[in-house]
Amino acid sequence: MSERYQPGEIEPEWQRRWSEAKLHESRELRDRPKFYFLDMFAYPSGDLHWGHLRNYTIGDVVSRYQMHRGFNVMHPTGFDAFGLPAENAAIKRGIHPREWTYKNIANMESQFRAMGYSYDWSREVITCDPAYYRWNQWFFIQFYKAGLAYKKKSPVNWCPECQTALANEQVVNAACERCGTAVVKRMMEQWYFRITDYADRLLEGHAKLDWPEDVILMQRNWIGKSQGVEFDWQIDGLSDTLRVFTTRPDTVFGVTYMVLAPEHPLVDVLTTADHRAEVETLRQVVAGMSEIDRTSTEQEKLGAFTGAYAINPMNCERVPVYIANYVMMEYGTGAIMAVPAHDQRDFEFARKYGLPVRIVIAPEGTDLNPDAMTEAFEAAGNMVNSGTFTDLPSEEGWVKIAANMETRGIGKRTINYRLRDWCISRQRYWGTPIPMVYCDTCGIQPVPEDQLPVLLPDDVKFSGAGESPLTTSPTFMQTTCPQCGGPARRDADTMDTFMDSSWYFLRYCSPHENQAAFDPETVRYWMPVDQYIGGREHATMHLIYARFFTMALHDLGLVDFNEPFLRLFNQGIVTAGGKKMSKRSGAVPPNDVVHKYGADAARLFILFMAPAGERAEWGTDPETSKPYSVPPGIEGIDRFLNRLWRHVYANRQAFTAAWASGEMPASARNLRRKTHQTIDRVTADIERFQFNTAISAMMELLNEMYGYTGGGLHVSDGAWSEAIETLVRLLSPFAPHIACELWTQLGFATILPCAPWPAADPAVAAEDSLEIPIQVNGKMRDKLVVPVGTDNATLESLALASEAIRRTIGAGTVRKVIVVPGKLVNIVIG
RNA sequence: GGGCGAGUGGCGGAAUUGGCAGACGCGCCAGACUUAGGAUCUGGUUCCUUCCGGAGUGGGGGUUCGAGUCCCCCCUCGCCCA
Repeated sequence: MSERYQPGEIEPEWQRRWSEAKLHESRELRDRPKFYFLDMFAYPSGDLHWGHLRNYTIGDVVSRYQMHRGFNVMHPTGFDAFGLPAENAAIKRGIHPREWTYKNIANMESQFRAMGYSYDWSREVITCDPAYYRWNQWFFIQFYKAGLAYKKKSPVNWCPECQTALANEQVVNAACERCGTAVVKRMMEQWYFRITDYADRLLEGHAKLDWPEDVILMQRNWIGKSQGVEFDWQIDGLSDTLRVFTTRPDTVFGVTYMVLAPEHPLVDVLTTADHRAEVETLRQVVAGMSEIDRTSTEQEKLGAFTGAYAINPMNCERVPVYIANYVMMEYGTGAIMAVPAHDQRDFEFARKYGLPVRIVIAPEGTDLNPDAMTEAFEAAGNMVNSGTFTDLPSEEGWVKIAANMETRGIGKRTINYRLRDWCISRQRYWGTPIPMVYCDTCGIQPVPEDQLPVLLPDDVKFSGAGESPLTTSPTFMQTTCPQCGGPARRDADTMDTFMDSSWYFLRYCSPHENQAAFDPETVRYWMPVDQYIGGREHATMHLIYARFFTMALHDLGLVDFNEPFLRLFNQGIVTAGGKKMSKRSGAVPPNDVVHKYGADAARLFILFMAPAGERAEWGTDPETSKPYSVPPGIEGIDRFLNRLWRHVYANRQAFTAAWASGEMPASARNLRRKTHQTIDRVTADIERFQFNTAISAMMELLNEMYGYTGGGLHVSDGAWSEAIETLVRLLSPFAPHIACELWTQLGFATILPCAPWPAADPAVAAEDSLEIPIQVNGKMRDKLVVPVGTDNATLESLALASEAIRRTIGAGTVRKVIVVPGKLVNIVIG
């Protein structure tokens, strides 16, 4: 055994041995319970940074821990390899996106391997590999055949500078994330998946999931289910009817005007000649506004009168019809009834355009004055000015008015969702080509399945402007119709990359399968994922898409479960100078820390910094004002590992695999107690994702061992042997290289990651005496050391007999003595 | 503006159920060893103090024998939705 701890020597050696033993290559073993551990795979941006490493280190501790506990663990990884940055690199530096991506993957793989993670690399999945994306195309076609994929013309986020459509996530503060130009809406033909058909199942499924409450809440809000009523209005002097959606039918008698979305198809029909110019001007202005601006409560309300009037079916009143920026074509029916007294947006609009405000809901016990109101009254109350519904509580009126509309056949109760169908099309190159063909004779045709994959062509120009880059490839665009054999053209768009991450967890089960997307048998064995770990930022995108995708596959008969991820944990973000560490804001790669202190120290440090679920501040170097390349706090971890190494080196002759029991000195008994308490603490801390306190518990045990061996050790000291063996085992999931090395140096022939997790003996862990604080009026004044199980009466009399307590009480009268068994004594004096 | 979360020493953080505030680590101070120390080991380290004690978990109030923890109001920061 080397006298010095040299991570640079032992870490590569152990990584080699694990790999040689195929230790982490999982198989479908029927005799052991399976545990599918998944962490969200990385985008190959160039380097791993500490934000990634936090996630993956947590994951590795959990995986290795479950392996020690006897589970058949699958712990795969791969790369989410399609996406915009590769294309930007191509535009900026003239490198092909594929070349850029694979170069980054090679670099990040070596960074992953240097960390000693227990990944099963034989299952690696890279989504830009045609062997993977071919199945995206296959799924797309299945969805198309099942009516789940459809094409629709709808407004998309359009960047006028880049001349391309952007996904929602590429729009930051209403501007293009690449060039900063304000994003506008533009009508385009795009492919959509019918995720809204699954809105209720996505909501109901939450009950089965052991997920953080806030993620479930975010998904609920994102789906945004609301109960409401749709009903028809006659337009004065026209035969057309106007259908509106409202969540507040109880306020229908307070309608003083109506609003259509500027894009509403009826706008052209009902605008009168003398208002056409005004309406057209507003439509131009609104077309240039982003959705975020339009729906913002801070945005000034803009409107124009169409000249038309509509008839309120409840009271036959004639109200003016406006168009306004704050009504969206995509929400409800694109038309609303405006009730300024009871809706804040309507209120602001009415005040600006001088429209009347009519109170129809009165708060309990007070009257509202429509002229004096400064904001809408949106709460429930009693109905007033509402015909036969007057005096009803508004909740009751809601139901009665809805029923009235239904009986009269002019409306119906409906459920509206905030969730929109999932737009799949991207005007991008570096993604999965959409496997559809357009024939002038036969229309839209899916590519026959035996012709998949539709490969990305190489003869493409990356100009950064214009339509989809694929349109610049003649070899790609021109094809033949699978139906009639005549000339046809391909879809020029590629798929949203969230498609890739919606089923990669299925691919890991049988990554080399080439007859199908996955082998149903192995998927049945491994799925669903037992523990998933990733960032909270994926709550409403990836995690909803993947759940929808799994439900859709279930309905297609491809899998027999609905929920892909049973348990979810969100690790906190890593910040540097308060800002989230990311590629854009000065990400720190692990290389310097690993080079100087080793992977084990890097792993322990990132876990020790903060509780796993909370933000962790990496720190900035005061000299350079940049994030530390090597933070000073890692010294503590390095000292701990060195102390451990030296301790084993100095005392290794005393090790015996046979532990003493029975008679032993008090010091040995105390060490054994600490050992078994540490087992309990570390185990509980892993289970509750508190890795920072698990590490402190191990540090405490080592400190205790330093005290124990202070006077020198005898050969074959059982208590010490038990302590060191236990510590090495507990450390194994956290710092596997040093743990494996020390395990071997202690003389064990087995390979540590296969060894069972230690079990605490409650009798050994139990304290035999307790320190009981004695308070006077809630302030600690003395302490008693008593045997465990001392009864309350004894505690009380011992407390009252204490010198310090008698002095504190002085001339006061003891009013009450509270004895909490095993905890404390509180003497109340007056 | 609404929802969720957080605020504890010089710093990162600890405190299963309302029961000794500050575990563990960084930094700092002292001692030991040493030709030497940016190594190692040992001890100390919330603040104030007249050394008796007093104050103290963002601020203010409350419940309780007892509050970092529970309740109400306010301030600050983060995330999500607007």
